[in-house]
Amino acid sequence: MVSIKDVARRAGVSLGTVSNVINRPELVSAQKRALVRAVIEELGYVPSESARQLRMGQSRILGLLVLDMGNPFFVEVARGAEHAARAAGLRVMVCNSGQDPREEADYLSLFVEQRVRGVLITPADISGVNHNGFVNHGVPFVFVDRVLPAAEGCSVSVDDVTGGALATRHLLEAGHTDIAFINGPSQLAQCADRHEGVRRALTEAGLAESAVTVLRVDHLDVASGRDAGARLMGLPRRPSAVFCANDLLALGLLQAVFAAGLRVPEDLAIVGYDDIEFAAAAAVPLTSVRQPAWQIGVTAAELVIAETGDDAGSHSHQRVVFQPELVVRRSSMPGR
Amino acid sequence: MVSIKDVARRAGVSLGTVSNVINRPELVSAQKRALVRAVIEELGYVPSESARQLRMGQSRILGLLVLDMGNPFFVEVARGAEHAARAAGLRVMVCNSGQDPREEADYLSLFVEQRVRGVLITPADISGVNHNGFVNHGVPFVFVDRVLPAAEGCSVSVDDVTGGALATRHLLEAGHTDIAFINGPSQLAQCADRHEGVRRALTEAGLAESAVTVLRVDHLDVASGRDAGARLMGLPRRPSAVFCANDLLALGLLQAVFAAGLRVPEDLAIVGYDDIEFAAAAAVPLTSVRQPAWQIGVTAAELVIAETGDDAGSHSHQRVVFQPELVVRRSSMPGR
DNA sequence: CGGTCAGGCTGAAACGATTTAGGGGTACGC
DNA sequence: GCGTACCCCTAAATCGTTTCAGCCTGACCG
Repeated sequence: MVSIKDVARRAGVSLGTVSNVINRPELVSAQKRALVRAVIEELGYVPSESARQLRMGQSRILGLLVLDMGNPFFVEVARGAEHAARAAGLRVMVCNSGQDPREEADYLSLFVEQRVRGVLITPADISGVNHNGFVNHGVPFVFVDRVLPAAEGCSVSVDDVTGGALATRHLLEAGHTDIAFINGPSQLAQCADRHEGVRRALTEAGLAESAVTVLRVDHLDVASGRDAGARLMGLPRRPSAVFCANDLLALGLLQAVFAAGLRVPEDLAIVGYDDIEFAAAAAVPLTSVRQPAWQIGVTAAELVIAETGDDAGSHSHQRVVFQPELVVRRSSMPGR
Repeated sequence: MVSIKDVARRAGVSLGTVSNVINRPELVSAQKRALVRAVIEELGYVPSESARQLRMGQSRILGLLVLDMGNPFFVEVARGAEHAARAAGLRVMVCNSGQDPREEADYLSLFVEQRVRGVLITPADISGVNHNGFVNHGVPFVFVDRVLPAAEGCSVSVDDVTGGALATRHLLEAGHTDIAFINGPSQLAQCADRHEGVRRALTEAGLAESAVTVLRVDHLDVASGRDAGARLMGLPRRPSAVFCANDLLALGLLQAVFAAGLRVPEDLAIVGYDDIEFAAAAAVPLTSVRQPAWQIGVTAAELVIAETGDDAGSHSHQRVVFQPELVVRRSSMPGR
């Protein structure tokens, strides 16, 4: 593979000059600049990023570790992050932990190996063990979709407690008294918070926490939603409404409900979370709690970029919290 | 950041010994091995991938360039590729061209800068201009979802002509004589091939090519599907069935159809393509042409890995073509 | 005409790893 | 006692960049 040395030799100039043509062309006379550029073109020279990175000490890549690439919500977050990164001349390396803390640790160490400029992470593990190693290495990071004490680092999240309360309040107001909540593992901050929101709405309404049946699933995906749906059908007393911790679960539930021959919302009202694009196109359009996914990605990337920038000295950790919004569609409409 | 030199100094051994402990531990005495490992742990040393890569001349990363990360089909392909890569000790860097040849060129040059081990690409541009640069650099590549003359390189694809024919035949057999085809830009091989399949089915049935109304969209996403749906509603003579070049279009179309107060399949039958997970959960479960997405990703990664392996000399380019499969669901069921 | 200065270029020193030639030991056989 | 073989380790070369100190040249000024 052709290196900068080959270009220099062919053009009859020194290494340094070629490098300057590439990185600081204003330092080179127009004549040599043109000559070198022509040779680069001729030889098809492409600088080696690893050599540059080795010399510079840091890469031009941001690491993004998401819980589930199969969830359009995270795809949208990734898009936002890419957008902001591009504006700063950086790239994003997207990885998928699949909610597995071991995979998470694995990818985080990959990020350190790559000496990424910064990391955006939706933590799979509330314990924070994984992220400790990180702090030691001094890699700037931002927690996405999870609040963090401001002293430790930046975070961008959505108020999931409010989100959970919004959904639950909506179902209570529609007159449902027998509600189920299909939730993921409580290790996930999102799940814990949304559950807390459910409790809060119940308390407000003067109801006991036990008024809601909680079904737990291991993964927040469509298949788990179907499973939970099947379990739901088997309950001695079937609830009249279900709040799902995300839209994938809700879509899976929807399938199970139809398979059982029930109608939505007449026999069962459903509310999801995330408002992914497919929620509106579902068998019965899904009521959902919308999160500004793209905006979350953009903000997180901007924060981590700011932390690595020239004025990093003056950087103080921030905690950005967006507000969720209830989008009511047919799946929870009363009186039909 | 702590380097191998720091570890060597602290452990009182030479650089080479530390390197050997990491890469060829059997060459080092058990005693020093333990010592060095302890120091590595103590200092939190993580090898710099860029330094290693610079020395080794190639990275341990595969580049994957997809048309649209918002399409679950490609997410599944990426998952498959990651699976196969992991088995070979490699990572996958997933990038999104968004069907834009300029973005594509940009990412391909990124791949070369990174000196990736190999590239998997779903080309956005049929002209092949972008991929030429590639061949010159000698980076092994595999075309995904697009056939390639075997002389030029490997490819993994699905027989889209057959797929298009399957869908069309299905609609014809159900008695539809007035069919529309919502297709993407013909620069995309997938779109061109599926269209060819449509033509073939028409010919078989003794119909003229003009029996099918073709609506063209620029992007294969839900929003474009909605737009095309709106256009469809405005046609002087509304067709009784629509074949969409992918499921995202079909889902968007479905929304437009409902918004117009029509029923599926009674007023309009719909067939999609890809059989993404959301197709089964759609407003009306979508009939679709299934492609083995995961398998495509696995195969493509394995091919490119084989090409870069030790026995690369004996490698001859392969062309793997999977067969699609029609999955009939309610959206195209006749007689209801 | 000598001095100063700036512009444009060169050459060499890093960056952090891998790899290889070779150097001390120790054990063994003659 | 000497040669040989083997094991474990060290030291140095190398990968492809960027950057920095310094050199040369010509222009400008006094």
